[in-house]
Amino acid sequence: MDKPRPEFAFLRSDDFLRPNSSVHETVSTDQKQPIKEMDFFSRNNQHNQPNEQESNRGSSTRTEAPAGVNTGLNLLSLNTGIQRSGNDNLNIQPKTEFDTLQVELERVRDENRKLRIMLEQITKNYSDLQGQLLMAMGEAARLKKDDTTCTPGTRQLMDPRPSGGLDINEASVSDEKNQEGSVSPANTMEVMSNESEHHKIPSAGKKTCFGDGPDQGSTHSWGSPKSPTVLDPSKSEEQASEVPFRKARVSVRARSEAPLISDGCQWRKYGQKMAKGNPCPRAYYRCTMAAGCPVRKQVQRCAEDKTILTTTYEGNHNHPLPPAATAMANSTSAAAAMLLSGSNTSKDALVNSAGFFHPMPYLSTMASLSASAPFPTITLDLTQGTNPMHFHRAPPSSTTFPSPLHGCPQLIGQPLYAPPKIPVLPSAQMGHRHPSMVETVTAAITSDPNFTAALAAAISTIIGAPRSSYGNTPNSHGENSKPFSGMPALPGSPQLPQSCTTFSTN
DNA sequence: CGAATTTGACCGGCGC
DNA sequence: GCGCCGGTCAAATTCG
Repeated sequence: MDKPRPEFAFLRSDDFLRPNSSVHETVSTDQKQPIKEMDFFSRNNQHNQPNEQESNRGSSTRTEAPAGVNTGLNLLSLNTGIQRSGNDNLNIQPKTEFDTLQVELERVRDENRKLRIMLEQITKNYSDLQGQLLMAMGEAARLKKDDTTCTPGTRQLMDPRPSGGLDINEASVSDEKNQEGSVSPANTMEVMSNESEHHKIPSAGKKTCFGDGPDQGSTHSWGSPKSPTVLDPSKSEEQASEVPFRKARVSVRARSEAPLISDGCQWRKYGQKMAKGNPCPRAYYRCTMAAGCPVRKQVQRCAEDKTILTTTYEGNHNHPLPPAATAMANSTSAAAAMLLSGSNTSKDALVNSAGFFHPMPYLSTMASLSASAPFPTITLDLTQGTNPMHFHRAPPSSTTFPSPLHGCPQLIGQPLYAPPKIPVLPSAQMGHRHPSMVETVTAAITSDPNFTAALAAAISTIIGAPRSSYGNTPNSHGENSKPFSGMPALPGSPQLPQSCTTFSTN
């Protein structure tokens, strides 16, 4: 099902920086080339200082960044000008093959340095946005609930630190890059997971609250974000008391002809039932990417429209996610956090969240939230097309808000990868501020799992991969016994080692 | 032959 | 208490 990932091409700095460069004559257009370039870079990290050569020549040889990608960086290009004369440092005649290679090497270094800067910027903006999202949600929740329950949950939501109780993935998210800035995606997910366990939803009923303690060790422990292997005994009691409910669900509706939407994770079917009121059977899957991963999902076609596939996720992954699985993990977890933090949910939450989301152009599809279901469930409806900010009616007991999910074409059952669609930004949708293109790109990235995967792969090559093993990373992670389409978990990427849900299509 | 899927049995929650 | 229903288990079957 998984295809080769030509999207690597999107990460080629060639594509960003010199679309029609003549360097192609000397640089292979092979898909592996970026890795090769990264290799060069990783061996030459020493030049973080500006290179006067390039600053001198930059403006004349500059090529356009991809449409509107104003990262705010000085993305000067790299010499398409291998032919430049008067090299300062390389005061050599670039006539010999060696010299040519050296010049090429220099160029590649610069290119990779800029690419890295750009990626860091994107990552940082991504983190910032994540933080803003959490802040806003936390604030909304707090305003809503400060007269009833628990600020702790809210505060925790806003607290980027890994919370004490949880964390199976603390180790895996320890990458310092994720710590800087505001809330890292990884931590975000952590906090969200944590958050989800702090809020009581009355309608969740006894099934969902407290105390599924005995279940924790059993197969019914799904939904628990804790992994038995890392559970700190000293914290267990505290954790137990902090787990008011753990079965919040995120349901995703998308049009798909395929029987199953590939979402970057590996699933194993363990059951199928005929559900009442629906002629289509409901299939039950559990995540098999890591032993004991509690995440499960249900897949069922809509009775009214069989082209609509409803995938309901439950639980938190207890293992690093492949990049392809993280984009939606972000989105759905944000939705879940919204659900949970706003628990008793209301129009206030809607208004607040909507107001907050407005500047985010990629928040286009709709979500409905229902706390009246056996489990608090948020439904992200991706079948609405791409009508941004379109609010559809929700049942009276539900509330709706723009979902972080973007209705990307992949969700419509298209097997072919298409470049991430950067949302058009009508000014009317922009709210009061004009988001930078970085945000736009970030939006596109977060809305497109494949692109995220490719980006993360590139980042990992630059940042995460040890020098000795730059390039292709053998899947040596113990927790992922099964290789994931060549996309290993990436410690340095904006991936979310733990998420509430994952969703994407391949 | 091992892994994945299928499918009927089983269990627990819930409403009547 | 009984039956319905959702969810899970596990043996049987299929698949690669």
